[in-house]
Amino acid sequence: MKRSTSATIHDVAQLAGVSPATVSKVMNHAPHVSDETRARVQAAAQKLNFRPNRIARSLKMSRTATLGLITDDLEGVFTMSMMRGVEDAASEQGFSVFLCNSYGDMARERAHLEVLLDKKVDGIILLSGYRVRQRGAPALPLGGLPVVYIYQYTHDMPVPCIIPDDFGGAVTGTRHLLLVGRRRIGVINGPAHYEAAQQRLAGVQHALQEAGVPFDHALVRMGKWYETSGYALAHELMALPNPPDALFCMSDSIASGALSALHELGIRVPEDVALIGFDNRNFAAHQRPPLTTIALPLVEMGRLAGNLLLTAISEGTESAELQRVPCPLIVRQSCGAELA
Amino acid sequence: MKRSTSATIHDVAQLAGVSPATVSKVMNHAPHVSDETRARVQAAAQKLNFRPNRIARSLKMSRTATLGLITDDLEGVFTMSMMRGVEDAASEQGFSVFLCNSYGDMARERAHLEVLLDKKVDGIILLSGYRVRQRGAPALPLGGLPVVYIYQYTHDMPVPCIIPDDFGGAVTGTRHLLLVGRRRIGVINGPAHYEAAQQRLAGVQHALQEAGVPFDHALVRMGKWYETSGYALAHELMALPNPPDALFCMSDSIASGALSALHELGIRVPEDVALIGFDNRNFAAHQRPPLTTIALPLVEMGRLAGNLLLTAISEGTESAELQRVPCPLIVRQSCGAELA
DNA sequence: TCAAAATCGGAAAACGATTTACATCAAGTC
DNA sequence: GACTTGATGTAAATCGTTTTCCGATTTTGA
Repeated sequence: MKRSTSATIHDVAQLAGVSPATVSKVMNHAPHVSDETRARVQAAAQKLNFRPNRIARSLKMSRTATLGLITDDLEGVFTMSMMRGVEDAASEQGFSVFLCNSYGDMARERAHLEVLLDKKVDGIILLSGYRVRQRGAPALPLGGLPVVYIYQYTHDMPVPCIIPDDFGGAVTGTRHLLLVGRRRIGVINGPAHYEAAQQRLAGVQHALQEAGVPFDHALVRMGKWYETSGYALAHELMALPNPPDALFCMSDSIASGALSALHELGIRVPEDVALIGFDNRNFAAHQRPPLTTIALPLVEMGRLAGNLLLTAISEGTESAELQRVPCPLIVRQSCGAELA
Repeated sequence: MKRSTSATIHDVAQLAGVSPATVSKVMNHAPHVSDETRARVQAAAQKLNFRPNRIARSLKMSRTATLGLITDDLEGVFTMSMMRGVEDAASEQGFSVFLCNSYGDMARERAHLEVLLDKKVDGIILLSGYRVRQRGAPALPLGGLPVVYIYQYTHDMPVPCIIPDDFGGAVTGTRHLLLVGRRRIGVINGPAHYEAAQQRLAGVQHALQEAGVPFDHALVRMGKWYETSGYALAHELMALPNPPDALFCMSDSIASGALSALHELGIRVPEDVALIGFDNRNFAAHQRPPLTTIALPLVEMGRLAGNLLLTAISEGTESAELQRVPCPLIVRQSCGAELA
C-alpha cells in the first residue's frame, strides 16, 4: 500500500493564499491575524487534513514533548501501575513516553540513555521494579536534563525521588489491628536487607509503642516475599506456646500463604487470628476471606513523578527532594472490622 | 543547571578541517572517503563528544526508528510480558517504542494515534490486555503505516495478528492428564463468551476424543477467571456423585482457588486429584504443590510482533496472517508427573 | 600514452516547521 | 497634513542532518 505523503504548512499556505508564516500563527493560536484570514487558513487546513509535522517542529523548537522512561524490571509486579501513572500524567499534557527496559544492566541503561539523549527527550524517569532501594547516578551524565527517580532513591545527585511511605503504611496497619482488639501481633516480613522490610517493621514497633502495647520480638519472622515463605512462617508462629492473635504480612503473597496455613490448622480468620497484608495486589480481594491490606500507592507515585518532571521541564527548576507517598488502608474482611 | 548544548556536525567538520558532508559520510560509514580523512573526522567527533541529532536526521530521512505501542489495559496481568517482548525486539534493532494507554476508549486511542502519526513513528502495535478477542480497525486511518495486532485479531483489514494457541495448549494439557492416568477430567473455565475459553474447552474435547476417552459434559463449569470462582466451582465438581480425578483449570487463579477447595475437602493433590492450570502466572510455582500449568507465550508473542513489524518497515511488505503461538506445558508437581 | 572510470571531497539544496525583522496600511492624534 | 501607533502579513533565516550533484584528482585498461 502506498504511503500517502501528507500536506505541509506550505500546501495549506498556498491553498489559503497566504504565507507559511501566517499558517504557523494560526495553528499556534498566535495573535496578529485577522479573523477572516484565520478562518480561511483553518478551512484550508481542514480540507487538506493538515497536521503539523512534530519532527520539524521539534528540530526548530528543541523541545520534543517526549519523556524517556527506563525501568530495570518491566515485568515486575509493581512496574505497570507506576507506569500507568506516569503515562497518565504525560498524556494529559500532550507528552509521549519512550519505554525502555534495562534489565538492571548498566550497559543497557547506558545504551538506552544514549538514544534517549540523541532523540532529545525533554526529561527522564528512572523507575525501579524492585522494592524501594538505593541506587547511584544514571549510567550516563545527563547534561542537565531533568530526571526523577521512582521506587528508589539516590543521594549521589540532587534529584527528586518518589517512594511509598512504608513506615507510615505499617503504622496504619498496626493501628487497625489494635483497633479491632488485637494485642499479640505477629509479623511475617520479607528479607531483612530490603529497606521496605526494615521500614515496615519499624512502623509496627512505632505503632505498638505509641499504644503502649509491648512488642514481642519472638513474634517476628524475616523470610521471602512470596507464598511459600508466608505459609511456612505462619506455621512457625502459630506453633509457638503463646501464638499471636494477629498476623501482619508484609506482602499479599505472604498473606496468601499464611492464609493457607491458617486454614490448614483450622484457625478461623478473622475470628481467631486477624490477618493483614501489604501491597493490595489484585488477588487480595479474591482470597477467603477477602484480604484487608495496605495499598502501595503506585499509580499516584507514577502520576506524581510525571507531574514533577513536567513542571521541571516547563519551569526549568528541579526540587531535589525525597517524597514518601502515603499507603492507604484497604479494609476488607480478614481483620473483622466493619466495612464502611 | 545549564543545559550544555552539544556539538553539531558542523563543529566536527570545522575541527577536522573538512565539510559537513564528509562528516556525515564518515558517521554513516559511507564509501568514498579516505582512511586518513576518516580517522581525522573520527578523532574530532570523539574529542567533541559528538552524537548526531536524531531529530534532524529523522526530518531528512523521514524514518524515526520509533514504534508506537497502544494498549487498552496497561495494568493487565499479561500486558507487561508482551510489552517486554516488543521492547526487546525493538531495541535489538535500535528502535525505541512509545507507550500509550487507551483504557479501551476509542477517543483516547484516536488521540494517541494522532500524536504517533504526527511524531512520524515507523509502525504501530495494537496490544490488547484482555483475553484474545476480536476488534475492529484502528480508531484512525493509518495511511499505509505498518501495524500489527497482539492478543486480539481483526478481519476488518489485512493485518498480522499474534495470538496464543489456546486450543493447542488445552490439547497439550489434556494429553498430559491422560498420560498420568486420569480419565475423568473436570474443566473449570472462564466466561463462555471469551474466545480463549471456547478454544480451550474445544482443545480438551479434541484430546479426549483423540484418545478415545469419553467426554462428560457434567464435568465442565463455566465461571470467572479468578480465585473465588475456582474455589466455588471446584467444590461443586467434587460434590458430584461421580467426581473427577483431575481438574483442568483454565487460569492459574482458578487453579489456586480450586486448590484451596481441595485442601479444605482433604483431597490430596496430585494423589487423589491432579490439577493443571493455564497461564503460568508467577504465583503458580509457589502453590502447594507447585502448579503444573500451560504457559502463555507472552514474551515470544511480543518479540514476534515486534520482529514482524520491523521487517514490514524495512521491507515494505505486510503479510496479513493470523499467527497462533504454541503454549508449552510447564510441569511441576500438581499432576504427579516426574520432573524431567 | 591517452581516454575512461573510479575515488575523494565540497557546495548547496532539501526536510517542514518557527521566528525575527520588516513592509504595508489604516486609524488616531495634535 | 505630518506623525505616531497598532494591526496584518511576508521574506528569509534557522534548526542539524542527509543527499545530490559536480569538479578535481587518481587509477585503470588497452
